[in-house]
Amino acid sequence: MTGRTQAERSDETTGRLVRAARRLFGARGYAPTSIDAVAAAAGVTKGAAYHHFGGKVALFRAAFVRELEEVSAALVRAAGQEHEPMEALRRGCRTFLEHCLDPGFRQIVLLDAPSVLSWETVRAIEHDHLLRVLHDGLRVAVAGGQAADGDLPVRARLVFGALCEGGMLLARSQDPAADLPRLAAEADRFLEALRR
Amino acid sequence: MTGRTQAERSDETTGRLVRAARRLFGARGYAPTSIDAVAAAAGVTKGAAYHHFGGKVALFRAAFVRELEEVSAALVRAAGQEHEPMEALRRGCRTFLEHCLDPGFRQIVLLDAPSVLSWETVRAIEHDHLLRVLHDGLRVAVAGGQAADGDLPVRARLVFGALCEGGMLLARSQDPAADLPRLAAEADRFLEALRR
DNA sequence: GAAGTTACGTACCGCGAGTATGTACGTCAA
DNA sequence: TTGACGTACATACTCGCGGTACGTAACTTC
Repeated sequence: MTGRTQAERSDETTGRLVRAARRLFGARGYAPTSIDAVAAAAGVTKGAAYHHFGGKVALFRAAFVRELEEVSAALVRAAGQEHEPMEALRRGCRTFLEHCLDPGFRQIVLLDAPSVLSWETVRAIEHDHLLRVLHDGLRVAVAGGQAADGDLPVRARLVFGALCEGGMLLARSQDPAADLPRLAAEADRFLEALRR
Repeated sequence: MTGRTQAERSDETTGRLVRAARRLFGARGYAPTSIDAVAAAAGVTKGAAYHHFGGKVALFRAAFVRELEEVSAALVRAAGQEHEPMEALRRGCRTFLEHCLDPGFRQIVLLDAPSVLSWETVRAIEHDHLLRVLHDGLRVAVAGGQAADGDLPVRARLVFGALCEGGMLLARSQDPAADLPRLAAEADRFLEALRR
């Protein structure tokens, strides 16, 4: 494993660490997962983890950011399929709910993140990914006259909160495929409330 | 401190422990708060804590339950003031948002509980307090014809999720008194969606 | 009032986060 | 090319904290 540049070595190691962190933090949760375990799963030692990350929290944060990047990309992709603003919003919300079926995503993003990172931190990172998308969708709908005006950042947050609860609810279901439509129907009812 | 019955001693000690747990867990968060610190704040030692509670999680759970008991009592009291079902719902939601101004409540109930206790546990306890109240309110409104029918347990959860996010948002505001009406206005918009 | 139970306090163990230090590899100037 | 320097780790250690074992004092029961 020699003859590579420093940057290549770093990227390789940090990549492996973040991937391992997502797997273990996602499967067992933050507290019961030791840094040694993450490092071992990444094929390195604790020293490497502490060299690249400030500590356990920083490593978790990296995993959290990666989760959000993925889901927001999926949201943008799904919403982009629709040209009607309110349809795009519905599609985006449904995509988010489907994404909540991933246990790792739930554990890291919905359960552990608010406790491990401060709420301010979580909010800032979520804003740069999920919330920005949702907020933009709402703004387009308002500008086009499909949705009533109001405090859009607040509205986006409320919708997001409802979706998170919905996601947990959906995951707990023993037949998510069957419950998703029922859940989506209730969620749509709230989105309909925004119609003018 | 002698001449008391065993039940009195137990009640005294557990009461002091739970009060101290609410203070410390609420102020510093779950992880950075040691059991020794809680016991010391309660005027006892770790042995007493482990005698009455199974462990740190069990102690936290007791504090969590206590928080929920208080807020649900406040909700019932506030909603009871109104006789119009939808008005009672609005009043209850607003009371919950006001309750979120308490930092300890936010830290324990909104931030740490889902991570420390399993989501199943949190859901079960919340159901016995907050959710039951909300669900009953919705049922009355539906029965009276003021709200549209649907999947009420799911609907209650979605509303609760939105309220939790709203509560955090409100707490972060530097002027909560001024922002509460704006937030309540957006929340009301979602409640209006339920009107038939 | 003696035996048994409950309510603690105290001393200890083990695990895991964080740190200090050593070492191999990559980088860059002369 | 080679020596000096910086970077990317590994290894060994410390220490705080959750949990446990055990001892003791207070209460209860017969």
